[in-house]
Amino acid sequence: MKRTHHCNELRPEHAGHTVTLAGWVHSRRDLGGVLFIDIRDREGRIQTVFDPSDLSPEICNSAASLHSESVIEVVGRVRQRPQGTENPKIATGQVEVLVQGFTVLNHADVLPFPVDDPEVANKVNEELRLKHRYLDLRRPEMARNLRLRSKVATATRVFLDEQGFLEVETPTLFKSTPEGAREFLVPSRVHPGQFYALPQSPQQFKQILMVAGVERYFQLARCYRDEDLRADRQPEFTQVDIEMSFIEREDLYSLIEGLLKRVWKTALGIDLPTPFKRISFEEALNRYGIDKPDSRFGMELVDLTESFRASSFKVFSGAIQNGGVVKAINAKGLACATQGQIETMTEYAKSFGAKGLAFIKVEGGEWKSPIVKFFSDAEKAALKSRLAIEEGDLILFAADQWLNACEILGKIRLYCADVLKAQGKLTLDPQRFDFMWVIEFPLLSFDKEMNRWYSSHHPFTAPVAEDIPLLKSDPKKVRGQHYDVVVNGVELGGGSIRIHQPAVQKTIFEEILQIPAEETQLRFGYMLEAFRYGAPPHGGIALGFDRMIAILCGTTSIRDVIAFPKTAKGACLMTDSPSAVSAKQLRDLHIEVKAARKD
RNA sequence: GGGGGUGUAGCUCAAUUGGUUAGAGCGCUGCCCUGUCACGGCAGAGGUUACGGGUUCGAGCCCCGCCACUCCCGCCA
Repeated sequence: MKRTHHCNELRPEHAGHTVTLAGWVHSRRDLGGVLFIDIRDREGRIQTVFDPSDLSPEICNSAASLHSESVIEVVGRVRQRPQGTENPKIATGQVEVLVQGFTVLNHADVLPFPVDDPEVANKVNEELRLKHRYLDLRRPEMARNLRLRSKVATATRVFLDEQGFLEVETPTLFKSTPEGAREFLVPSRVHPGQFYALPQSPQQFKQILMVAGVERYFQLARCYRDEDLRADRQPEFTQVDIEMSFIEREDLYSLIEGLLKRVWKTALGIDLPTPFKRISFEEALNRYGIDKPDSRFGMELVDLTESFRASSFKVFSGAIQNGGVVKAINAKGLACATQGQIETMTEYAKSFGAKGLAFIKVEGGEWKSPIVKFFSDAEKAALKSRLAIEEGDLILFAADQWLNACEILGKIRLYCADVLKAQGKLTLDPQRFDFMWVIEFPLLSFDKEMNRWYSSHHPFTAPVAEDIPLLKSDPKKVRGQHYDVVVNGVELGGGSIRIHQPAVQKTIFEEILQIPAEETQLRFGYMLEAFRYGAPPHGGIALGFDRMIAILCGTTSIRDVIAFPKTAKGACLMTDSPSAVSAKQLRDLHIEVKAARKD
């Protein structure tokens, strides 16, 4: 059984050749006498012809009774199709294979859902697709995603190899480090009552590799986080994990720009313009209300604090007196927003602790709003010019502390864009990719409930050098050497220059983050020790590989680019995991289960 | 943990808003058909309306519970 050609290979120049093809029955057209079977493999498909005048009735009957997706092998002669019967829709449409011999390699039962019709298959319930993932993956769209993922992985490896990087594997049986995401634990049989944890990322190992003198490390690393899932979050996912020694931020920006340029060229044939634009965390919040801006459309936030500082509208002037700001966005053409849509936006505002959402609908030449009667003429004039107000606009306000006001409008801005998209008033070019670096994040954030500082990124992020003196005096002013790469409102990756001096690291752990010395020693002692023996300055980044592939494939769900993804509750519907284990397995692991068995 | 959506034939969806025997297209089965490619024609089978309760003369539809999938918030250093 040896194929001579794949199913997308034959062209008119092959006419006269005798070929052997193998693949799946894509579709069957039985005209009573002559019978056509389109045979498909991963490369494409081709029409085969069963002519009863030169085949036995047994062969014809056997072929006629095949279900879709049966696996067959066909031997036949390639010939040009008769004039007028060419099929321009498929690449092999000029030719067909006149069957001389045929073998059923495997019969297929009737399928649970169609795989040959893209229009229907696209709408099939995802639950069913996941249960029969092997069928789902046969669909051309899914096969294309898998192939593109593989090509991008290879391009990534080739590019980083060219740049002198070593691919180093790090353990997936790691130590529990309770900061950050919840971990998956793995009980140790040999050490009763002790556990490994699956890594949230290879962060600590990659830094140790820098101490080990690797200088340039990368890995397509599997990472695990036991948090609730989303369309763009799976419990296990893949990062392009990178770390380099003797670099500054600029070195990393150009490396990643080069990598993404290569990837986009390989996958889509697109030449990304570089360098990417850069925007500070503060500017991102000020203009877009979010630290991962989608800059493909406007509707930017406008600061109106000075215009309303002395307003008689107390909701605004009061917020300003409390140290807050007044900001607004102009949702162009959305004055037609329904009561329900305004309600949804108000709920967003309330979820950030706002009391309500002030708005103005500009309709029929007037400003329809419960609040506009409180505005002076000067205030109205300021609004009109600052927000470029025109007929049909919807103006939305937030008056709150700076971060809150920005985030409320950031959320609403994205919601308005979705509404405008649904109404056909906003169209985004699917070939457009707005990359940017978001930089100058605050190193620390304050947790009001716990009354202490925590790392915005992670505790190994180096402060911007000139801000180090502020660490103890004014922590919130300290900027971290952290950077995120963002495209079209998606956080594609993030990283930082790391702290490489053990003294600074110890200060961060113990004095700023208030982790007791003994605990620091237990959790990170090996790192602090490693850093005592000559740690080079270093930094790195991790790119969400699944997210990147999803963007390249034009899908919003990373499940579409992972061969065997899990559901929102972390289940694999094909293998039915997670599942119960035997009493003996539990005994070996020294584990007693208290939860009631589910089934 | 919270909120929204979905669940009706193998698949995709209807069912005049509580009213007779739950329909259609595709798929499937049988028959016919020698140039189709969404082949065509005729006939047929196929339903615990996710599941469990309740209200009602009567429930796919209303109420309560529950399960699964999905989207979002929280969470994701």
